[in-house]
Amino acid sequence: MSVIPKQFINQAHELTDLRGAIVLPSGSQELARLLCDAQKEKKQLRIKLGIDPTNTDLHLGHTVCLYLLKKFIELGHKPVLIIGGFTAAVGDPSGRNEARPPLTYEEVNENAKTYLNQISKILDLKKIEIINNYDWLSKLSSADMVRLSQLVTVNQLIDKEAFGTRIASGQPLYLHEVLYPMLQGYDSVYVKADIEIGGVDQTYNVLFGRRIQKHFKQKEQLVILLPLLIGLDGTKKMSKTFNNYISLNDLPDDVFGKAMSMPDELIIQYFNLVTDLSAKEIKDFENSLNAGTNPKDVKMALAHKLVSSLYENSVADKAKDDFIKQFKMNEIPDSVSEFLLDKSVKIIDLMYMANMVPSKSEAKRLIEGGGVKLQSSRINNPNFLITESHKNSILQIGKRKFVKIV
RNA sequence: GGGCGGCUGCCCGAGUGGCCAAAGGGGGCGGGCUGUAAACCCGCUGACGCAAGUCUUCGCUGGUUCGACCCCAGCGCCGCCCA
Repeated sequence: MSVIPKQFINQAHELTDLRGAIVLPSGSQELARLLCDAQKEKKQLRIKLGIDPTNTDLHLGHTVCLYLLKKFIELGHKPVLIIGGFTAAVGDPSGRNEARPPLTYEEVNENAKTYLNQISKILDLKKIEIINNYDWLSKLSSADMVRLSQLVTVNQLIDKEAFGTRIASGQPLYLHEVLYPMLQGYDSVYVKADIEIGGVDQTYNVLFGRRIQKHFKQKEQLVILLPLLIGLDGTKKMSKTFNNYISLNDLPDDVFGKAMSMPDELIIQYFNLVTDLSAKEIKDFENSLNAGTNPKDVKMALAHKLVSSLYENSVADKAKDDFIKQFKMNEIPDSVSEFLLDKSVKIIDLMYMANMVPSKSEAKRLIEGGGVKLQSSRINNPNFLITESHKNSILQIGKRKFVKIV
């Protein structure tokens, strides 16, 4: 084996090691070689990423892989985005201790549209190949399926932790769930992937692609496993169920505000995983933190970056201004949602009607707990009447919720 | 198929006839302090109602009782043991 030029070693290192990613089978030097060979042969590497459109709302945690793809695009390679039109309906059993309720193909298609829409905020869709695995997986014959199944032993499947646990605990494990890794592994063959990227929770599935490629006498893909993004609470992975996420659909001020609320320890990780800054730029931030810069200022840079990647740069500037106004100077942000007042109502009713609280009881609690202000003065009476005279006033609930009465 | 144990609010978990919307903890929310961080302190944490109070909630369905989360019966699910 020839020596790999330093340039490629560095590229591979920045792509994977700095992100905390794992490269299988044997580490980032393997990737360096692949990058080097590709350049020698003037060939674009095909980088597979499979996504299953199982819901409608993406959050930052889902973008970790997208940012890596972006880096590969910069290096001139070809991301192949596989929409799991078929596999989503099957349901990935990874990390689940119960079967996923099945989705219809119609639901999956609907979701897929919103996914692409959101993904386009981060990646230029024109630079990637987008295909739907329904197109080929739905055409496999039962003979094909049986032949593919011959690559899998039940023993191997039971080895997989999620399956083993379910079997051991007497939870139902359906046959179709077991087929999932096989189907998505076949995708790798179909798209001739050189590399597949996925979250560490996808380890089993992604490695399965190698096995199937081998069977089809294809060069086995290199596997890059990215760490899961820790959520805003600083402890659990980002997820809707833990309510520690930033949605790609969040409003600019919310993205900024939520980002500012994350623990300091997360800052660098976020730069690494969910921004497209260069390794050098990130290193500069890290050095500056170590040198004693107030983490708040670095976090602001991060928050700004996150907003600007989802919206225009000017929007991010404004989100930052709003934030500073709101929390430094204790002023009210410029852009707040409005509530149309057509007759006098009690404040708790207004809060409920404006969807700021889930129930009137909650509104009452908030008021009694001192969390509600009208034009900056605290309201203590849940029965306070909002009338015509309050038009153009700002109602504030907690630190971050505002409504303008119009 | 048999025996035993369990199923309580977002989660864990106490309760074992009225004083139970249900202890305690976690989480969450609000307030204070701050950098909307961490740490710490305080408050709140089923719904409706101005309130008195009413309604829903302790696996499900019926029953006993003036009254049940608590007693009885049947069912369902989970765990351990036996076949």
